[in-house]
This record gives sequence, structure tokens and C-alpha cells, in this order.
Amino acid sequence: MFGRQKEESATVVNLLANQVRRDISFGVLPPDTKLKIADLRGRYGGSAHSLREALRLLSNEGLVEASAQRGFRVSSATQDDQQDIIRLRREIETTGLRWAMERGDLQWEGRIMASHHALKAITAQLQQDPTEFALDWDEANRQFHICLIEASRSPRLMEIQNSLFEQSRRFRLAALREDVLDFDHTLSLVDKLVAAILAKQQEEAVSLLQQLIIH
Amino acid sequence: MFGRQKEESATVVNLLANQVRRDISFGVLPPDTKLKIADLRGRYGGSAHSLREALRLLSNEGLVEASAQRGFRVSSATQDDQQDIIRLRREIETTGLRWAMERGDLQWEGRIMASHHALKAITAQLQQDPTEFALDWDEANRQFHICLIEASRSPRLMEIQNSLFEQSRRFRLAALREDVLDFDHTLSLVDKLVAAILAKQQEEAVSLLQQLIIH
DNA sequence: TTCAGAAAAATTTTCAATATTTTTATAGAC
DNA sequence: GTCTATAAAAATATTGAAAATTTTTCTGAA
Repeated sequence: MFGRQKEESATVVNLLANQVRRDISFGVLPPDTKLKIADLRGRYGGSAHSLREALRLLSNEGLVEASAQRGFRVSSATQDDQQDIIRLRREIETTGLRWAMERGDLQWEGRIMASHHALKAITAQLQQDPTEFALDWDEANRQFHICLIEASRSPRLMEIQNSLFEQSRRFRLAALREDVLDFDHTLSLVDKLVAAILAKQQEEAVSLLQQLIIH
Repeated sequence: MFGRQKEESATVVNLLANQVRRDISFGVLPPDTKLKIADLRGRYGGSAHSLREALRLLSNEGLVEASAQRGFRVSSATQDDQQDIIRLRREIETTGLRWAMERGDLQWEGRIMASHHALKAITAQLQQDPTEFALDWDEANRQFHICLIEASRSPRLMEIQNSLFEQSRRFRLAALREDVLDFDHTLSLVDKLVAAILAKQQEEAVSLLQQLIIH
């Protein structure tokens, strides 16, 4: 449920990467934590090599930083990092949305409506129990954003989006814990965004998407 | 000389990655080639694990594709791939240039002039001997493009740019071999681009950069 | 305090072996 | 002849242990 979208079979390396990714996202492994292989083995199991490879994988996603001969650390999560991620997500996702709106078909519009629907439903659940549904909520979030640019037919753009989304997760979940999210406002933006997409109003949609990406 | 920009000390894994990256870029390892660890050990040396890790590294850069339980392959290089890379590079680099022009200082302008100068010099050499200087020429190319967005202060944007540049290398070197590059036209575009940057004409610079990215 | 060198810790790398999975080859059924 | 199921072979994934490097920490002297 926390995995990547592709049909990646559950290799040991992928399982380990998923666990570490989740713990980094939730702050169990705080930013800048030194990731010593020996310690990690005690926590997650797996061989030294498998863990090493899992960390190498996460370093590609940007959640972990690798420096030669100095091992791995959890990536920093300063305000600068957050700003960098947000402005990049705005660029990447609006570009993707533009391309998708030029190429998208009815099927695409259908998938957007579906993921929109799911997002609304899970958000309602989240407001009842913020801790229980945090993961599902953010996964619905991810699915919705993936959907938006799905029709762009740019595999590399989608990979970049995914990487940035994973990196932003830490900040979003932190904001959720601190209860500073305005769900009503966000949902109203999402409603308008979907409407604009269906009405093929590109610039309106782009503007709304930019307002939506704030965490 | 073919390495990444950061001060990555020469670990075995990095050395192996550099060699494989070079061979992929030059087409010694053609697109879609199955990369069997055993074969690679014969060619490049190193232990199985080091090679595996090097391939995992390259898969992050997009030059190699990893599929679970099925090993590694050289990434495909179809016309669709090339188009995807080109249009993404245009988006990424123009965004970076915009940000850089908003934040850039005199030092940045100086570095641009320096890398521009180097690029002109090496292009002249290249026209004398296209095979001997291919690598140095593309490295100067890379340095110039890195320079353009250096002042954007977006580490993630620069990483994305680097990854896309590495991916585009195969196509550029192929075009060079096929002798379909118009150096005079390219250099004139570069001249105008640098002039526009120094004159702080953002939209003009962006337009020129887009015209420059065609391989 | 600062510096140099020794000691300790951690990372990187290699070798070797086992378990899984995928691919290939073969034989039989329709 | 094509296809399916099974067996064999090849390749990948995983683990363990140990040697070689490098970085970090510690200690004592100037």
C-alpha cells in the first residue's frame, strides 16, 4: 500500500526499501539521521547487501543521501528543502497537466473523476480519525496527482513527479500531525480543478493546480 | 572526465558506473542489451556486488533499466524516448534559466562567459577531429548547460537536468557520428543566448535555449 | 588550544555458497 | 503443426564471513 505504482514483485530489497521509506516519511527516522547498516539490520532484518541496495534505491528517490565512503543519511528536511520541492512540483505537475489536457481522452477524464471521488471519500474519513487514515489519505492524494498527468505520455515526467511526491510526503504528514491543513479549502480547490479540466480550461486548471500544491 | 560534477571519490562502484555509462553513451552497449553480471565482470572486473550496485546507480540515471528478478538492461533509445527527453529538457532548463536569471549575480555571469568560451574553443577542435574530441566536446556542452541553471539554487532541478543530459548523450553522440550537427547554427544560437542573459532579456533567452535543445 | 599520530569504528569490497526465479529445452497431447 | 506441461539449465537474488580502506574518535604533546 505504500509501494510504487509499477508491478514490482516483492523482492527483499524492495520490501526493505518500502519499510525504510515509510519510517522516513513518518519521521520515525528523522532528517539527517545516520543510517548505519549494522543498526538497520537489527531493526529491519535482511543482509547487509540487501540493505545497502535498498538505501541506494531510496537515495535515487531523494529520501536518503549517499556520500562516498561515508555511508548513508536520511535526507535533510529544512524549509529550504520544502520550498525547493514545492516550486519544482508546481512546475513539473503543471507541465504534465498541460500535456495531458492536450492529449487526454475520455478514459483519462473518467480516471480523474474516479480518483477525485476516492480522494473526497478518504478525506472525510481522515477528518474523523487523523492518525488511522493518514497513509490511505496520502495514497489517495498521490493517485489523484498521478492521474492528473497520466495522459501526458511522458514516462520520465511521471517518474520525476513520483520522486518529488515521495520527498514531499514527510512535510505533508508533518502538517497533518500539526493540524494545520485546511481540508475544506483544499477540497474546494480540487473540485474546481476537476471542473476546469473537464471544461478544458487549461490556464484555469493550471492556476488551480498551483494553488493546490502547498505542502 | 566522464564523471559527475560532485566530488565523488573514486570508489570501485563509481569507477564501474563511469565505465558502463561511457560504453552505453557511445553505443558500445547498444539499447536493450541484456546486462548479465557474469559477462560484465569479464569485461570490467569488479565483484558481482559492486557491479550490481553500479547498475542500480545507472538505473537511477535512466541509462539502465532494472526489473525485479529479471536483472538489468540498457535502456531503450527509440525516437519516442528522444522526444520525451528533449521536451523535458526544454521545460527543465528553461525553468532553471528563469530562476537563475532572477537570482544570478555577477559571478554567475562570469562563469557563463567562461564556459561559453570553453565551448567555442572545443567546438573548433571538434570540427578538426570529430572522434578524438567527442567526449571533451560533450563535456563542455554539459558544463555550459549546468552553468545556465546553476544560479537557480535548486539542487533538485540541477539533479534532474543532469540525469536528462546523461540520457540525451547517446542521441547527441549518435548525431555527431552521423554528421548531422550544424555547429555554426548552434554556436550562433549560443552567442545570442549568452548575450540575452547578460542583457537580462529573460523571454528572449528562454526562447533561444529552447531552440538550442534539439538533441 | 591545536596538532599529529594511534586506535577504533564504519564503510567498502571481495569471495563463496545457497535459494529463487526465469528461461530454455524436451516430450507428449490435441 | 501448434500448444501445453514438465524437467533441466541458466541467471538472478540473497546471505554470511572476512579482508582492505577510509573515516572518525581518542590521546598525548607542543
